[in-house]
Amino acid sequence: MSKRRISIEDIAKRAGVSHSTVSRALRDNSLISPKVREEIKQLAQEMNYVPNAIAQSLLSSRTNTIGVVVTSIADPFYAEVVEGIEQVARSAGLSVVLSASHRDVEQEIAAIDRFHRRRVDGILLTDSRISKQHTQQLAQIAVPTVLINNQTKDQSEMFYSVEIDDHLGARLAVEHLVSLGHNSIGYLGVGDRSRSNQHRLEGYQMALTEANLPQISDWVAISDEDYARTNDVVIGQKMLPKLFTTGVTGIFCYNDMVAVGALLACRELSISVPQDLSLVGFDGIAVSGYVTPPLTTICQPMLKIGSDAMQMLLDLLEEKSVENRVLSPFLLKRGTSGALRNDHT
Amino acid sequence: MSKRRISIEDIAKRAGVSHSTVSRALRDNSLISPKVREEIKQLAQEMNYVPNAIAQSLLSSRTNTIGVVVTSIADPFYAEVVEGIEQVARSAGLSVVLSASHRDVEQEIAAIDRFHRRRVDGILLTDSRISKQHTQQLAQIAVPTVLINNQTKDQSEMFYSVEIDDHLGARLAVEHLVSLGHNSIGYLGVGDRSRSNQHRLEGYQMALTEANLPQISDWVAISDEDYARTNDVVIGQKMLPKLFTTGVTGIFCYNDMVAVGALLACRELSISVPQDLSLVGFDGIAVSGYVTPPLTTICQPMLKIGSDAMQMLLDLLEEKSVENRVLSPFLLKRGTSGALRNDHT
DNA sequence: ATGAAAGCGCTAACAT
DNA sequence: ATGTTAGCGCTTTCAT
Repeated sequence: MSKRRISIEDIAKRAGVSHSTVSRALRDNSLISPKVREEIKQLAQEMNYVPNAIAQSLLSSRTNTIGVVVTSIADPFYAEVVEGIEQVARSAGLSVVLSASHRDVEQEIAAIDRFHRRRVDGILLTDSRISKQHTQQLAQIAVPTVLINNQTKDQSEMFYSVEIDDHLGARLAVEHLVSLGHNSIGYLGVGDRSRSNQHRLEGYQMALTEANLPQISDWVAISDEDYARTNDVVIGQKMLPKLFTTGVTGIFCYNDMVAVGALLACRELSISVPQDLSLVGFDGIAVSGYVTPPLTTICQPMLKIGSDAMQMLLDLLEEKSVENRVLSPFLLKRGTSGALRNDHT
Repeated sequence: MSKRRISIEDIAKRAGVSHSTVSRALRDNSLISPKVREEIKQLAQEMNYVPNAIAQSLLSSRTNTIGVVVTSIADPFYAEVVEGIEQVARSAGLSVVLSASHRDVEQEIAAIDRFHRRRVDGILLTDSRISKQHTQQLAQIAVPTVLINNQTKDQSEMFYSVEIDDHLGARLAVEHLVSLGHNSIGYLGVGDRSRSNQHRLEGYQMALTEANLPQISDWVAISDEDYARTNDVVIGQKMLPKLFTTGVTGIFCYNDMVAVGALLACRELSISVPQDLSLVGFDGIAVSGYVTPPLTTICQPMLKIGSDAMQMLLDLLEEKSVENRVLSPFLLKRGTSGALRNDHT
C-alpha cells in the first residue's frame, strides 16, 4: 500500500507542463488547447490519477458530504427514510455519513460534533432529542440542518423540519376503529418518544372526544422507562395482556413494532384478531404486511420523508428559501381490524 | 450562515501568539507552558472553535473515514451488519460513509470511486459483484478493503474477506429437515445472487447425497431474471405454488424473505405449515420471528459479521496481519418445520 | 517555550 | 494558452 497517491504535480512533471495546466485540463477549462487537454487526460488515466477531494474541499470549503443521524441503523423505519435520503443525495453528488444515536442526546451531540469537524455541508437529524440548551451550542455552527420527525417539544424555530402529522395519523386510526363499531378503544404507547407519542395520544383523545366516546384512563397504557431500552415488539408483548383485561375491543398502537408485539401476545393468549380485538399500527414498515393477519396500519411515506428532507437540504445549500413540511399519513386497512362482534360484552 | 469558520489563526490573533502555539496548545503539546495552554483552550472554547478535520486530513493523509457499500440500506440483513460496522468504527473514532449499490456493478464501482476521491482510509464491500477486470482497476488504489459475503466467484486473493459458511448453513437446514423424517426436500433459490445461492444449492445437494436421498431437478426452483428486481418476498410467493406441486414436504429457502413469501403463499393456498409443508429460511433477520408460525431458520451472526469485518479493517490500518474469516451459521428451530406426517402421500 | 516557514493537493487570480 | 504565486487550515520541522 503506497502512501502517496498520484497528484496533479506528478502528472505535470511527466507532461512537462505546470501543475495548473494539468488542473485546468482536467477541469475542461476552455483556455487549454484541445490537444494538450486530451494528452493530459490520457496521461492522468494511465497514471491512475484520482483527484483528491480533501484538497478540493479545503479550498472550496465544500465537502459534498452530509451527515445523517438515526436512532439505529437497523431500525426498519429509518432505514427506509435513509434510503430516500441517499437516493437524492447521491444524484446530487453528495455522500452520506451515517451515525447512530440510540436515542441518546449525548451520542446525538457527539455525532453532530463529528460532522462539524468533518465540515459536512448539511445535517439531517432523525428523531432528534436535542433540547434548547444544546441548540444554542449548535446554533453558531451554521450548517443547514433539517430535522426529521423531531422529538423535542420546545423549539424548531432554529432548524427546518419535515414531519409526519401524528395527530392526523392517530385520528385516522381511531376513526377507523370507530367506523367498525368499536367504542372501547385503547392506546398502547411508549414512554421514551416524547413528542410523537404525545401527539399520537392527543390525536387519539381528540378523535374519541369527537366521536362522543368515553375516555378511561385504564385504556391508555404507556410503557414505563424500564422498557425504554428493550425493543418495541417486547413492549407490545408485555403491555397487551393487562390492557386487554380492561375490556377494550380495539387498540391503536404507537407503531407497527409495538402492534406486532401486541399481536404476538394475542396469539399467546388465544385472543383472536380481529374477532376478539382489533389492532391498528403506525408506520407501514414492510414487516407489517408479513404478520398474520397483516396489520392494519397508518402508513408514513418513509421514502418521501427522506427524499423531501434531503431535497430541502439541497435547496438550503443553494440558498433557496424553504418551508417546513408536514406530511400526511394514510390508513392501510388490512387484517387486524374488523367489525365489533355483536356478542361482545 | 457565515461562510468562514473560526480558525486556529483567529484564536492566535486574539491570544497574541502565533498560530503554531495555538495548534500545540490545543493538541496538548508538552512544550507549551501549562498556563497559556489553558488560556488558549479557554479562548478556543469561547470562540466556538471547531477543528477542521479536512485540513488535518490533507496533512496527515488520514481521513478517519471508511466507506461502506451495501446493496440497499433498507435491507434488514445488511442494516444489521452495518449496525455492527458502525459500532466498532465509531469507538475507533472513524466515521462511516454509506452508499447503496442495488446489486449493480456499475453503481458499486461508482461508489468505490467516490470513496477513493474522498480518500477514505478503508472500504467495506457487502455482497460485492466486482469481477476480475474491475479488480485490476481497483488494485492500484491501495486502500485496505474487506469484502463481506462477496458474491463473485473468481477472486478474493486481492482483498480480505469475512464470509458466512453457506455450505454449512445449507447442510444444517437440510439435515434438520431430514432429521424430521422428510425425504422429498426442495430448494427455493434466487437467480441474481451468484455465489451465495450457488453455495447454498451445493450444500443442499451435498446434504441430500449424504443422506442418501433422491435429487429431483424439479425440486430445485431458482427464480429467473424476471424476478431479479422484485423483492425476495415476492419471489417466494410466486415460486412456491409450482414447487409445492412437485410433492416436496420440506423446502429450504435461499433466505428469510423468500421463506416469508413462501409462507404467505402457503396461507393463500391453505397449505398448513408445518403440517403439510416444512419451511426453513436463512439469515435470522428480526422479521423471521414475527411471522406465523415463526420461521425455522439458519442464523447468520449479522452484528458479528459487521464488527469482525470492521475490526479486520482496523487491524489492516495498523498494518497488522489479518486472516480471512469464515463464520458459522447455526440452526434456530422454530415453528415452520415439523415432523413429516405419516399420512402424507 | 515560542515563532517562522514549509508543505499537504488543489484552484484561481495574476502575470506573461 | 500557459506558468507563477498565493492560499484554504492545519501540523511540524527548524530556528531562536
